[in-house]
Amino acid sequence: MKASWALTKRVQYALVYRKGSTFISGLIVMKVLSNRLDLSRYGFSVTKKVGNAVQRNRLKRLLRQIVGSQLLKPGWDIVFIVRRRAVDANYHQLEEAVASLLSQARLVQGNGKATSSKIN
RNA sequence: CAAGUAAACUGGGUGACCGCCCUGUAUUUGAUACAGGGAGGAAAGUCCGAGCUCCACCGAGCGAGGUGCUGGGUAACACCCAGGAGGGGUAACCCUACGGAAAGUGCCACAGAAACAUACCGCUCCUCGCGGAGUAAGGGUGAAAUGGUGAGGUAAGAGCUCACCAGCAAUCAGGUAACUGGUUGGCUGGGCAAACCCCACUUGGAGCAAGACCAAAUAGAAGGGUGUUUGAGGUGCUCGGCCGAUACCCUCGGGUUGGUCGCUUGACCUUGAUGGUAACAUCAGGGCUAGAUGGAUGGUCACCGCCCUGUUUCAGGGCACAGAACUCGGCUUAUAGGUUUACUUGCCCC
RNA sequence: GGCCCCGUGGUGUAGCGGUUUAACAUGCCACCCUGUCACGGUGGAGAUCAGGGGUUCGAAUCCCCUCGGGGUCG
Repeated sequence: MKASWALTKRVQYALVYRKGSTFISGLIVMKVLSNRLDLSRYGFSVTKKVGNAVQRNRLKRLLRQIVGSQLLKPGWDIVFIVRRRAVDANYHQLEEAVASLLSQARLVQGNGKATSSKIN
């Protein structure tokens, strides 16, 4: 279950970085690449420039919560790169940023989070 | 009441909803349901010390480190406890790499006459003077200048003599010891060992990405060097024992990027008793307290608590340092606020 | 997670086995040379020696702690 949505290997990240298309907001940079599978996978990149281990871990937990609650179209590998200003953001600001980036890239399936949360 | 010293503890709480990881049970093997558990005092820095694993193993010497007042504690330590000495503070109390400079070598810039063996200006005597002799009181240089103060003494002076203090040696007493106190003696002759070094004690090397197993995959008769009782290689070097032969080392090329164990019962936590000034030890009872693998321990909302700002109906903002990765014992560093205990000094009242 | 290395002008490096001058190259600025630029020549500025503490009469150098940067592993 877990392996279905997680990007694990460094090679996968490098492929998305090199060939993927980019969407930018003030808090997050998103890179997307088609993987030709019937599911979508995602991962997070939080560098040491962002903050100490506590702050980085908190951001990864928040993003995992947010992205897990969105209903994604299948067939894409997505990498979220956290920018330094995101340390001061709260949950709602990050949620807004992720939602707008996903809609820009047209990766959201259907309409409404009610169905998604019901399935999960 | 104010200022301070030392030690110990804590480091937001409650509820609702939605999630993550592990263990157990049941259905049964796809997963679901229920129950239980789920970050810290520093988890950090990786500065020391150990356990554990591999280097096949054992011994001796050399080399290279580490520690450094004394006694004790400990698995061990550079840690802790107690004591001594020196220094700081009115005091409570705090700090200290605190062995050896008559084993040897080296260094001590500039200034100064002189920096480890000496006399520049001086002072006194002989002497017209030049010069010679005695001396180290005073001046000056320096971080440091040949014990300090006072009295006697003298040509002038000087431990030359005496008293006290500091220091050295011997001896006596106390103490396990570091050391302290007394007596006597001769009266003394610099610093640096976090410079080399000497002395005492001590250290083999690497690290859980150690290491063991299962499964999968591919291409080694590839090239070079060394060697088979004339002995390669065997984790600093040398020697000895021992092991030892399609063996070892280097280069080039190829495959895999999965899983299981190690992985949490341990020098463990806690309560009581006993011994000890204490660190700590022993005995008896009770307890099980995180184990991830792109890496769990979270999110939203409401109320309460604390702090700040406006102002006192209330409103807004904030709530330290920081996240386990084989496991322990320490050290060091970061840390908003709060609580408790003991003690010191000052002021006021009785 | 473990184990190592480094930190000196803007940049890249030296630094005497402690005491006196922090040196060199390049870059920067000014002047000379040239009709102009470059090259060349002359002069000058520019360093909390990563930060703090200790040893010492004296520390870039010796010792300890902290900070920052980099490398490596089956």
